[in-house]
Amino acid sequence: MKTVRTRFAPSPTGYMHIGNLRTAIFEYLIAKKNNGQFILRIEDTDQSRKVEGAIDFIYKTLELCNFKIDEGPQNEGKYGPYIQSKRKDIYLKYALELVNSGKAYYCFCTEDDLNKMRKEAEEKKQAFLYDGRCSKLTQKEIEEKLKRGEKYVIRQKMPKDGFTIVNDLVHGEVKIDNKVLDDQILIKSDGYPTYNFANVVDDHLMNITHVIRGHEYLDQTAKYNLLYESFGWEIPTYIHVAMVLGSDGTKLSKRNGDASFMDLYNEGYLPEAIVNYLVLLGWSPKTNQEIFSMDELIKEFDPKRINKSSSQYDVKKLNWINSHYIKQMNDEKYYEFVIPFLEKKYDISKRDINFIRNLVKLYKNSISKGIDIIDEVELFFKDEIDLNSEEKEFMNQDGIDNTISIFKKYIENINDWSVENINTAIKNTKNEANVSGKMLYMPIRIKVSGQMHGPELDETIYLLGKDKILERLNS
RNA sequence: GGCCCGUUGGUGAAGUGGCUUAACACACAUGCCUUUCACGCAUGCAUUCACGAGUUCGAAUCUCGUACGGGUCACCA
Repeated sequence: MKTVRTRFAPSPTGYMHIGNLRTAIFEYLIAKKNNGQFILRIEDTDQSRKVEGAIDFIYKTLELCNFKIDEGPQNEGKYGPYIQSKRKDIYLKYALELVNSGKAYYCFCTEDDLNKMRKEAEEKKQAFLYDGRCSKLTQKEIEEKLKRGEKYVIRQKMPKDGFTIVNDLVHGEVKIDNKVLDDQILIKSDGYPTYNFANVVDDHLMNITHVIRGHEYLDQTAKYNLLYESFGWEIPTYIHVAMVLGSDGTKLSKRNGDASFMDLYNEGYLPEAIVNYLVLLGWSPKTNQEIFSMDELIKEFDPKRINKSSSQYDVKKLNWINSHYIKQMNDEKYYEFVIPFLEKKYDISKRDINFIRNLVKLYKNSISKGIDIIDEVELFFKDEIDLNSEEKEFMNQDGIDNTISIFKKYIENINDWSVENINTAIKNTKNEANVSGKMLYMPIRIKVSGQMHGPELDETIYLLGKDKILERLNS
């Protein structure tokens, strides 16, 4: 049996949204499930869209997601190069082979010619199809034009009738009428291949067995199959996956910031959580399991269970999965994860490391992503506390001032600053002020933290420190 | 406009002709726990699978039609 090989083939734009990543995940899982290889190929046949550093960016992203790239531009295997612009000469050879066998032809039409044809089609309200006029050129005419140095492209010659069957693992058989197939360009006038042509040639040359791609390519696949047939090559298994839509049900766009993997990562979503979430978007396992390690995914993934319809990206579920992964971390790992976010806003270089450790631990169960820590710990870093109207109203009730001043007295008397002694102070306040429950804890909480909600009061007071507490009790 | 794909709750979805009075999870609501929020726990949340016909003893599941949504029709990928 043939070794399973899949490929992730992005354009080097320096940006990866969630939909692209999900495709990569599916490709990776199919390869690894079958003990196969996962290949990275850079599709940069459009020279105008190249972005510097994009390849590093792609490697970084895949590395963060813990994907092992078996072959790619930075770790070439025996099918290189893995960057299409470096393979330029290969494609022309194959295109000419097709010309010789009558499956493709030179076309000398200029952009103006084409625009004219396109306009006519538009007026007739028809889909634009190149009329194939250059396929009628005689050998002599072609040679003369070539000799004169006229610019040309090479187009694939489509059959005029019949239909082409496309087999897709999730969609089944799709019949495409050959009449709607355009004599697509294989080689552009700058000598570079088009995406569609380079794709077919490279997938064959690199022995790719499974092609996973967006369902917007489904229509094009007939042309691919015709190409494979013309060459006498084996057609790969196709899997066309539906789109990932934004939370509003519309297409993800670059403007939609949270649709980008890097943006999510920078907000403190863990790559394994993102991968876990994305694999569940458009795919479901046989069981009810929702949290998957990479090894489990490799074991469980079955491409036949990929959904046909598109799905919406839902941050809330991502939050849930991410918080699950955060809770699972051990304290050391969690600390290292959360500190960079803390440092984005607060200068903690002069703070006691144990203070920071305990502080951050207090919130381990309540943050759903790294960046949440910033707002959560604010009360420990700001000097002034502002009360909102609800809090002020609470503090205006009878007896509150009395409770506070009694509490202050006990706090002042603490010599050994410990959680235990703080609790004793609270207990003493309860007895002396003769208040309990909410009327006891809430005034203290609001006075020392400026908030009605927060983590354990004793821990909070302990971490704030005696000086800070007294300062706030006095204000 | 032609062609292609899709349509189960707010979201992800299970379901492949009778074990479905449609799983499970997120979200939401309520209750319990708790000094508060969160965590955790418990309960509730689609009389119905876009709609209409048909096939069948029986349909979310099969067929056809309609509607709606998306995709595609580049010397972009």
